[in-house]
Amino acid sequence: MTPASQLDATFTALADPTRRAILARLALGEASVTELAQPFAMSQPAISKHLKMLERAGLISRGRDAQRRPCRLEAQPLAEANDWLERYRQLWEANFQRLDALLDEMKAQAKAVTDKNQGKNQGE
Amino acid sequence: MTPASQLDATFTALADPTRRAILARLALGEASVTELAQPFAMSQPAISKHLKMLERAGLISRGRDAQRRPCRLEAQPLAEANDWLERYRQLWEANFQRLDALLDEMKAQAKAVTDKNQGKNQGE
DNA sequence: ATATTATATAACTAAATGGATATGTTCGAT
DNA sequence: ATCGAACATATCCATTTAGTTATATAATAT
Repeated sequence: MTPASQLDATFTALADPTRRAILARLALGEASVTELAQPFAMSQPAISKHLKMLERAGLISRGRDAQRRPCRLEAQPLAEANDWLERYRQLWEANFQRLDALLDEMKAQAKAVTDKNQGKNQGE
Repeated sequence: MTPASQLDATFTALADPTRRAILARLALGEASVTELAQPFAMSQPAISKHLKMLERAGLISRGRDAQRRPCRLEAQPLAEANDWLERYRQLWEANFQRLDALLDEMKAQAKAVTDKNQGKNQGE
């Protein structure tokens, strides 16, 4: 799987609130399909489909315990999604800082104009 | 917009490689629609649709400069997605540590059995 | 006024998603 | 051998997505 398509699959998986809840639950430890389904007002096959998507995306893997198919988190792809966001967060913050700096500059200039026109500082 | 559906929209937006590339480009600063479209082998309306999704998800906003509609990043929803992942990363890592601890324990036990059976330590 | 540039909207298509119900399959229990 | 539990698969449906081409709108340039 190409890195891009891995990210596609990971973010697609994260786009559904049911799947995010399942992942959140699995962050606490393994769970069977029935256990995972229990909180949701949704049929068991619907949950199985979500789990299949999560498995194809590599976000979970499954074992075997009698009839149970315990699911567990696979953290790697999630870490990559996290990395993607982290990598750009720096730039977004830098952008924010530039914007902040610009606003400060505009504000200072406006104030300077006011001061000049009025000959005194009336605050803001 | 509920926090969950904001995350839905954000992760849905991030699930497409074209949109991720657009966001990556915008992390460097504002850009017009044409500029954003230029790297892609895709029609202009296709890009406009991607931008519309990004805008509806609150990930970008648009200004006006003559005929241009410059797009700029809105970092807030991305920060929330980042937070979601960060929040669970801790737990995933904790899981890893538990797994490591378990493996260490099993290995130690296996070694103890070996030692007991053979009366000496042959290493591993 | 008209032509050009930049962008948006409409209408259409194919494929993917998210759900349902119905039916298989697998494995332990009786 | 059969029953029940846990889970998967099949089929169906409505909606969304991602792209297309064709056309409309908005603002500038001539």
